[in-house]
Amino acid sequence: MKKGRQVTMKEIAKKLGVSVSTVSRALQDSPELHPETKRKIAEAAKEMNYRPNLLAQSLRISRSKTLGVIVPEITSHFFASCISGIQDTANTRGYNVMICQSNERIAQEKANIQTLVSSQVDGLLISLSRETNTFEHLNELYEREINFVLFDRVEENIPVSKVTFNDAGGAYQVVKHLLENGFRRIAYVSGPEDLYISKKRKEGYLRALTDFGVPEDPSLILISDLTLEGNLQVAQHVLHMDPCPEAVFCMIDPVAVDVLTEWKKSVIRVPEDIALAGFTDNPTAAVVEPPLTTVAQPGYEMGKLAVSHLLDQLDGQASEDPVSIVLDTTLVIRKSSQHLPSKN
Amino acid sequence: MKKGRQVTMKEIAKKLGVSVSTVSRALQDSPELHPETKRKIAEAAKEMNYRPNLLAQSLRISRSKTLGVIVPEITSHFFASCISGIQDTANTRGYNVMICQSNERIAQEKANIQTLVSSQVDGLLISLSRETNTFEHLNELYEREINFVLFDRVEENIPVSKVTFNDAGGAYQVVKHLLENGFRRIAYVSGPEDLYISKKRKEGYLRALTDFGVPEDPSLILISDLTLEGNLQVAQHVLHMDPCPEAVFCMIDPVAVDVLTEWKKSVIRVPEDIALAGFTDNPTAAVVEPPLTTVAQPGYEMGKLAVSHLLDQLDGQASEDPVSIVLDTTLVIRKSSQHLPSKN
DNA sequence: TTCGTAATTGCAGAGGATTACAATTGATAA
DNA sequence: TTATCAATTGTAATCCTCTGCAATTACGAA
Repeated sequence: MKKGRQVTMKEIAKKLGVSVSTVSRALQDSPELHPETKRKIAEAAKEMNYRPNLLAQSLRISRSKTLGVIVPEITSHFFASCISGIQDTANTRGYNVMICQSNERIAQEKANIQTLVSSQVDGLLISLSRETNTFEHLNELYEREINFVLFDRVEENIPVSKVTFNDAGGAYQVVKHLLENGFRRIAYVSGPEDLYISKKRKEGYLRALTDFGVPEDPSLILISDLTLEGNLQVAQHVLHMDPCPEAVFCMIDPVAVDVLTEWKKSVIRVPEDIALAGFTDNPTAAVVEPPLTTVAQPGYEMGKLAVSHLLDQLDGQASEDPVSIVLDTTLVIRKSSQHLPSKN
Repeated sequence: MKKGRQVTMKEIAKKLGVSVSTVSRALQDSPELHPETKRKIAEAAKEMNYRPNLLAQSLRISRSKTLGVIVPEITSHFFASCISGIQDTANTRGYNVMICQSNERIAQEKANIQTLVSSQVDGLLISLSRETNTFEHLNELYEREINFVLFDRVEENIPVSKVTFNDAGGAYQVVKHLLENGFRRIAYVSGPEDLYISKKRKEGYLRALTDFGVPEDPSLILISDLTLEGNLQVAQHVLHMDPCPEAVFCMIDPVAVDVLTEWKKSVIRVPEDIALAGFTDNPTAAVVEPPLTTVAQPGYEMGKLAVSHLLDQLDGQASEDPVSIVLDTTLVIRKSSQHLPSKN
């Protein structure tokens, strides 16, 4: 397979004995061209299977009609949903999308930004890596006046638009639900403490406790590094706590699933001995046994909204001032939080 | 946020009083330039935060160093894994990736191809949509001498390289496992019959039966359209079959999971009353109750291999002749196929 | 001193498309 | 008949970078 040559406007022009600019205008359906000329050119273009060279076009008009997306990892169902929403919306608005994953590393995140900027994307959608705790690279983007929007994993002190979930609210919802089911000793399994969502969800957890008059107990706040090992450690730790918590709220579903799996090897039963809840509503949450109570956050919608806002910004349809869009989450009650023995 | 202007070579040239071509050569570390000149230019470039304009570069050298990827849907864990493998490998080899999803529709697939070709990608990696049963768009690519590689969902009659799993072999593995566990009446739940994987996995299923001297029974071959409804219909159908199959092998995990969930509402128990197996080893397979026996197909590896081959082709390192790379699958035995009552 | 050669650097065209401006044509009005 | 204007098309510059070739400079050799 040799490299195929593309038909260019020049070739159409030569074939028809007109100038390249005429071809250009014809293909743009310019009103100042003779209809018959336009017709002939359109015909020839079709026949020769002409396709505009987007690179040349972008270079000329200084707009690539391409957006860059950086997510921590594509294989996460949540981020895949975001990407899906971004793609669909961007495409219908005439934009392409280049996707990168940071693999949760700040170095990769920076490299991705460089590449995408070099590729002349018109704007960026970024969800920060787990490692990202310094923000010069984002400030640089801001100073270079490159449009970008942060979503889900954001940093609040960057003066750009952000789309997030009401993480605190979602955590509040689920902890409130646990409290209403009669649980009092509720543990919170957090991720690394500097993560945006760790903080926000802890906020909601604490607020719910306060609202229900349950005193905060630091020993009930556990931290996992979100690896399988970390999650299993937490699971073991809970088993050996005395007194054992009545319910455990995990910051994200995968932690809850790992914990649940580990507990199954012991005598502890969910929800009979201990209730469990997660956050995200991953596909796995619905199918584990017992099904996991969790908080649904529609990634597709988030992607859609983030990209819509970015495009509005690019089109000048959105205000110059950064806005913060906060999406609501939905509590999904399943069996893992239903205290059957004492209730039925 | 106004649109930021990028530093160009022209500006570096002006600042240093040299020509643009000198700057260009300096940044390429050309040996014919005076070292001191190179040093000064490199310094200025760094100071001015120069980034090459990849669009202009690509236009000039007629290579975009970008690959296009088309998958049926990004939110599928398997395809997300493929993408991840593609990304990582492409990046380390200096290529960017543009990802599109066809949403399982052929029209979208065609549109994606158009866009990516217009964007001057150097090559394409395509996994066909469920709807794709005509192939002119692929033949056109071939005739236009555009490099592309098909993966996972391929069409055999296109003369390009393909990367697939040994689908028939994987199905054989799992059905053989069921047969060895003593099951004889084994049903196969297929997807739409013109799907590549439907055919291949059926092949393996039938071959295993033959090898074990079990006659083929057409009533044991069921077809789902792979929607939730379709899967539930199949689940119900199996419940009402008389005699009931002893084991059910589903073409893909999601079908098995849906079927399992539906059966849980009935009196039927897995694996006590009926064994169940899937294919793909989705994350859900490991966490359902009982855990699902399935066939693991490493998507990350597939992506890696597919893109490696494409890049070798682009670099002229691979032969011109299309090759067919077949990856082996791994049988993952879990509880859903363990006939506990009769065995223990 | 003069010439040849090597070392450096600049000029200009190309890659494909867009667009302000100029040029051509034909027709209408005076 | 000629000036004028509209309609149509072409010319050339531009976007940014790369690169073949020409030009310049300097230096040692004759």
